[in-house]
Amino acid sequence: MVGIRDVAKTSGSAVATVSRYLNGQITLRPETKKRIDDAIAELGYQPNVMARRLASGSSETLGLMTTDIEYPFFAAIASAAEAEASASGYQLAVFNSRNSTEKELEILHAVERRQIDGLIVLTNHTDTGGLAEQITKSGKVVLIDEDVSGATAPRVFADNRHGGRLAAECLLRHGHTEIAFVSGPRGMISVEERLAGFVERLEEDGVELNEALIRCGDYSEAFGSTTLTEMMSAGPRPTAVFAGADNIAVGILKGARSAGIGVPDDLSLVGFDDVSYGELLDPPLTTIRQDAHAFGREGVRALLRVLEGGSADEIERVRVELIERGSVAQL
Amino acid sequence: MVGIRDVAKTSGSAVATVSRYLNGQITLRPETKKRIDDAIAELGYQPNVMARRLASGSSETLGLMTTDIEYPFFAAIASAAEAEASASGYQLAVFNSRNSTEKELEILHAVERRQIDGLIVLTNHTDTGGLAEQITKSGKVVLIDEDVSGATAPRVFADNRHGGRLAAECLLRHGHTEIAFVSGPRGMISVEERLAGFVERLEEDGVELNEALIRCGDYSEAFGSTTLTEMMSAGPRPTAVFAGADNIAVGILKGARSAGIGVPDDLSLVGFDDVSYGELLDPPLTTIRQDAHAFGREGVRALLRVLEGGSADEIERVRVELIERGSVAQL
DNA sequence: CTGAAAGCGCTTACAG
DNA sequence: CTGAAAGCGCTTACAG
Repeated sequence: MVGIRDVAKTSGSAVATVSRYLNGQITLRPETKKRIDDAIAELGYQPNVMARRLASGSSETLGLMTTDIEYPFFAAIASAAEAEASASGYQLAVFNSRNSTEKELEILHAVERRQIDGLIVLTNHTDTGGLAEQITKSGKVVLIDEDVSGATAPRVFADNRHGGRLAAECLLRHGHTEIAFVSGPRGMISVEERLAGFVERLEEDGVELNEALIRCGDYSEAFGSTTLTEMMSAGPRPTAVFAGADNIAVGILKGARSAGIGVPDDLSLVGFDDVSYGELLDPPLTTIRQDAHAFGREGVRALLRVLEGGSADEIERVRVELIERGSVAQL
Repeated sequence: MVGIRDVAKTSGSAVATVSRYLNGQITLRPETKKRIDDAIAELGYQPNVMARRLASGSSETLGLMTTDIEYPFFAAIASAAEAEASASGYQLAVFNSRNSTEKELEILHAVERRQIDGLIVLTNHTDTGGLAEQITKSGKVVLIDEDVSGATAPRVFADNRHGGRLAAECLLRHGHTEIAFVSGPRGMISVEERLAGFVERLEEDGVELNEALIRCGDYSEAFGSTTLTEMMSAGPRPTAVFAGADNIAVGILKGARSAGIGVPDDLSLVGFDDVSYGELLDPPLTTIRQDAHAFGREGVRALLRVLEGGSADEIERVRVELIERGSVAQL
């Protein structure tokens, strides 16, 4: 193994000089620089990253925890997070929690063990048993997309309330007043805020959301599918649905297809997220776009800021917008 | 900072004992075990992973390089790779090459710098300028999905030839003989093998593939779209297309839609990959499924094997299967 | 099992 | 800039 002392020896300079030069903490005069560069080339020296990490106290690694990186929205976040981390000299390690609190706690432990410098956390449930304490204690976490209530950490959320308003506006504009809201579990910030904005905008036009048409279950295709079937067989029947996520919307689409209900002719549909395949659906899905890349990018930036001692109670909002395609029809 | 020597001191045992106990290299008698466990709990000791890594010479990290982890097929690979790595005590770092050879070489360098123990490489081009040498030199790489010719490394590929045969069989069974092949660049193993199997099966039924209907460009939606438009305006017109990837198939679908060509009524279509949204398309896409999870899982296993000194010229094939949905019609 | 210590290969004060 | 060295917190022979 050729180490930094070998470079120092053959270049005739000090270990400290070589180290500082390689880390850009010093500017050498040309001759010294050349001697060191030559020695590095001659010896084929490669700095040992692990040694640097131990000595400097940084793992040069950031973590990203999602339920499963395979989901398109999370994959897009990971891609942007990797780019941003890499631009700042960090590598990105990904962790799948499979929506298990136990696994989440285990992943959070990686911070304490110095396996990663900090962690971007994306949870998908309200029952957080101990998560909040761990997060606050570590001080090296940022929360994105969903909240862990009670935790002290910077947050990057979508502008959910505005998204709810946009969905309501679109449906109202097309003449709908009998509207269902199908979404994930009550208590999640994405559900509550979107619903609040939705109701708020509806009420501005004097439209009341029927309690029986608020269906909160979980963020899954299956839930969308079964809920649609239920809703269309028992009254009151809506003329439009606002789905809290595109995968729920897909479930609704499938359920409608098998029930012989035409979208958008018999039922209008607005989703949330704007996953990549939304425009390929039949009909192409009208939806509220969240900028997944912004979550990844801003998540990493917020994490880097808090690691440098920045404030932990920032809350940033990622903008949303209405993408009109073909799943909403005039009533 | 509480270190292992503090645990040794308060538990009244030796540093070596604590270390070996924590790493499971030793079984202690109950009293000793309890004293150490108590000390760890009392002090809130957390082993410093970076120190362990330096001393033991393993970064406990595996890398996965794709052009962009955001693509569904790669995201699925990453998910399975993370699960498999995690089960073996490794973390998974992801790297996006953006299809740049320069970036690929930089990522490969992480192995030399001991930043990662090994790397799973997924490239997407034939021009490999220097990649093969780097890979062979490192000896800590496995190639998945696509080849880097000339490199010495274990490989995990799809059974592309068989996939080509399955596609041909499906189309022949539906009476098609004027068939186009639209795929990525010539020279890529996925293209050549799929084409070879396709042609082979066609010829078994006495069907000749028209040279003018072999269109190799790149693995993109745009290429599928423009190629379809070209092909349908100039003769000879095919009655079916075998697309080398689902994203190309999506491009063909879009192109057909805007040209007023009905799929499958006017044109049958078979894809390759089976990305998650294939069944949501209109019509649902008939395709050759590659098991993305198998790539991730087997890639990690092959990497772990080669890191333990295993042979570097294994080549493993991931099975493929025909998924019949709605994009192929009887002629 | 214990105890004392070398070693992993860096970074970083420190005195010059 | 140099030189010599402590320190990061582990693992791992080694002698007992």
